[in-house]
Amino acid sequence: MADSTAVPRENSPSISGGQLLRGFVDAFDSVQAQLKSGITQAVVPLTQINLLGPEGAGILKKHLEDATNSRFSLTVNAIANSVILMPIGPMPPKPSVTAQGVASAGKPSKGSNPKVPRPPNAFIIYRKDWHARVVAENPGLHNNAISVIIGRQWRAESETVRAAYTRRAEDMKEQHAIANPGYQYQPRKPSEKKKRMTKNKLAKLAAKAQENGIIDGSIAQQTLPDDFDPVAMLDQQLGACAANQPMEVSSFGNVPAAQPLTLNPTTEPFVLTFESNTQDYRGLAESLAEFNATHSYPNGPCENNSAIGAQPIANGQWLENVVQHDLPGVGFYLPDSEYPQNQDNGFASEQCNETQDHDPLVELARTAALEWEFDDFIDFNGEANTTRGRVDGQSGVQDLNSLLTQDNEADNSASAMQAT
DNA sequence: ACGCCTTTGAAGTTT
DNA sequence: AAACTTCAAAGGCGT
Repeated sequence: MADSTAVPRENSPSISGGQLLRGFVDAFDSVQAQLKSGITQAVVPLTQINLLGPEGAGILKKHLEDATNSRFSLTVNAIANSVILMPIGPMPPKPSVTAQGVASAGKPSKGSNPKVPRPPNAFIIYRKDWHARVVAENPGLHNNAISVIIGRQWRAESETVRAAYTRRAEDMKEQHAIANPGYQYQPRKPSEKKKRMTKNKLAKLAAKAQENGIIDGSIAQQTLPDDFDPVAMLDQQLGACAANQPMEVSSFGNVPAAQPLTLNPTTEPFVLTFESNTQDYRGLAESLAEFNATHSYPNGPCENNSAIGAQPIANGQWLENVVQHDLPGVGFYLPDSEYPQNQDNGFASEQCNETQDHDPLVELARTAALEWEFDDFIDFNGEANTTRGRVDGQSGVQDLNSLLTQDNEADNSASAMQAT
């Protein structure tokens, strides 16, 4: 059952102020370095975000927004086990600082070349953002295999992430239209498309097609139309044939194991609870209530509008609604009673490293438990209230800020705070 | 030097 | 209207 009443934590959090401070500075430095290098999004490992907790992640986002004068979204990528900080909408022009950092799309001054490339679609932007990372993780991997990996990752991505990229694509299309007035996409006709096809390759294709029963020899004896294009025909038919075959991605080499965003609904049913005592999050609470109303849970619907009980059956739909830390100060937790793995010690830190055989959503639930620990930690320095799962975002923010200014004394103050 | 390959999606073309 | 085609990015490979 989804009980949201106060239950005191048995264990004290295992994070010191020094660790927290260092984690925040490291994460912020990393994000800044990534963005300065021209990448349009910054990726922070989930482990680092776990250290910061929701408030810290919110502060990280806010510092980033202040530094760049742009809004950022903060989303979880379960497959990459990372949190992605991505600008929402176009980056504002900053001529006095880094004009070169603007995306290269639509640059008009390329000599006298009139060719204007198409604006990228959402997936192309996504692929560009992820290409370097996938290459780094899979050295020597062929680009085609990289496309397969990123394509699979894109399909497993939450609707929120894909929508964010769609917005970016729309923004870039608008900028493209402004930079190229009168531009219109003019694809060549198939007959105009250049073909590089040697006799040898054509023979191989024909042999393969005939072997698969796609065409037979009689086709050559038919009266052929003037625009008959055997190469295009073979391309198309072989392509269609290949599309029906299961793709053996593992044959591409060092490809990370597939981690589809699915959970078996019959195993490990749990309730993930969300609460906020801050009025700012009423909209989120309402959306969660809507989510509650349209989904079924093993323990019945949630009666509280400010709480969500989510059964992880729908490909990360709750990931979209809950685990996305778009709002600073939002906390969520996994009650021990609903999470058997936590019952021995009441704390999920040990299990959190065992990522090999677990579904990413389950792992995220564990990190959610970790974050709640952090919330608890924050609250101890503020009001000694701590209704279970209730997060006082404001006091958390203030505490972290004071930690940041206290610098070297953070460790001392942290040990004092850890007293339960 | 430049098309092909591989992915998704937008947009134009053909049926 | 549906089906089909090109082309955006990436970079190694083949011609």
